[in-house]
Amino acid sequence: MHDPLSHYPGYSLRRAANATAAELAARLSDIGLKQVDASLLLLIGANPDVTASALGRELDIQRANMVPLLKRLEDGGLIDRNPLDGKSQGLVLTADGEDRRKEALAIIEAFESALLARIPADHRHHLLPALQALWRNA
Amino acid sequence: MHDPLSHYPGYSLRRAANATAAELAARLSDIGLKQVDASLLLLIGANPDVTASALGRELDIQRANMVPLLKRLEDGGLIDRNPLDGKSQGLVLTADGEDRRKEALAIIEAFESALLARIPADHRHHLLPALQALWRNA
DNA sequence: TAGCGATTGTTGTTGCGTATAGCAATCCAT
DNA sequence: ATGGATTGCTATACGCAACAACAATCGCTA
Repeated sequence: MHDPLSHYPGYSLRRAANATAAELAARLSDIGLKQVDASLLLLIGANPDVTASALGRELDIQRANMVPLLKRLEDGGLIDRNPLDGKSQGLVLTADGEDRRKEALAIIEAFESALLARIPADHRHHLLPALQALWRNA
Repeated sequence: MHDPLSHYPGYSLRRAANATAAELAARLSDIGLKQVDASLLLLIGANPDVTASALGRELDIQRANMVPLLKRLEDGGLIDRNPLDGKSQGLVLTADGEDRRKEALAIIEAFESALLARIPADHRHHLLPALQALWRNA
C-alpha cells in the first residue's frame, strides 16, 4: 500500500510519540503507575512543596484536571499536602512516594536508554535538540 | 521550578508531538478537517479502492472506529464507496474530495516546512530518520 | 487599611478518541 | 463443502481533557 504520509516529519513525530508512549506505559504499569503519575512524582520529588497549580502549569494540565490526579496519588499514600497559607497547599512525597519515585525513575531511565539505542548513532544526539526546538518554539 | 523531565528524549518527544499536533489541527480546521480526515483523504487519494480495513491497519485505527470517520467523509460528499465483491468496499475520492485533498496537502506541506524551519540547520535532517527508527522498530 | 483583581483548589459537566465485545455476511483455502 | 479468517458494522464503556462556575484567599494599590 502506497504511503504518502510517513516521509513527513510531523507525521512520523506523532507515530513515534504514540508508539513510545505505549511502550513506556506498559513498563510503568508494572509498578502501578501511569505516565502522568510518574511525571508528578518526579516533579514533586524535585520540588518539595510545589502547588497543584504550579504542577499544572509545568505539565500543561488544567487546574481542574489536576484534582483527580493528585487525589489518586494521595489515596495511594504517595503524597502529602502541607497548607502553605490559607489558600495554597504544598505537595511532598511520603516515604512510600519517594520509594515509588525511585522505581519510576529507574524504569524511565532504562526506557530512555532503550529509545536512544534504537537510533542510528549518527542521528542519536540530534534528536533531543531538534525536539526541543519544535516544542519550545511552538 | 526545577524540571527533571525535559532533558529526556521520550518526554520531549511527547511534548513536541502534542504541540505540533495542536498547531496542525488549527491549520486544518480552516478547511473543516481534522488530522485523521486529512490522513484519510491523502491515503485514499494515493490508493483508490482501498478498503476501510486496510486504511485502519495502515493508520492503526480499529475497524470499529473507522465507521464514523468514513461516514463523516461520505456525508460530506468527499468519498464514495465501490462494492469490490460481496464483502469489501473500495473507497475513492469524489471530485470534491480530490479538491479538498489538494487543499489539505498544501496545508500539510506548509506546516511541515514550518516545522523543519524551526529546527537548527545542523539538526534538521536528522529528525526524520531518528523518528522512523523509533517508530518502526517499536 | 479597605478594596479589587488575580490566584487557588474544587465541583460538575461535556465532548472526543479509543478500546472492547459481539454479530451477520462473505471470502478463501483445504 | 466446510471451517477459519475477514469485512463492515452496532453498541457500549472508559479515560482524558476542555469548560464554566464558585467560594475562599492572597497581594497589590489607592
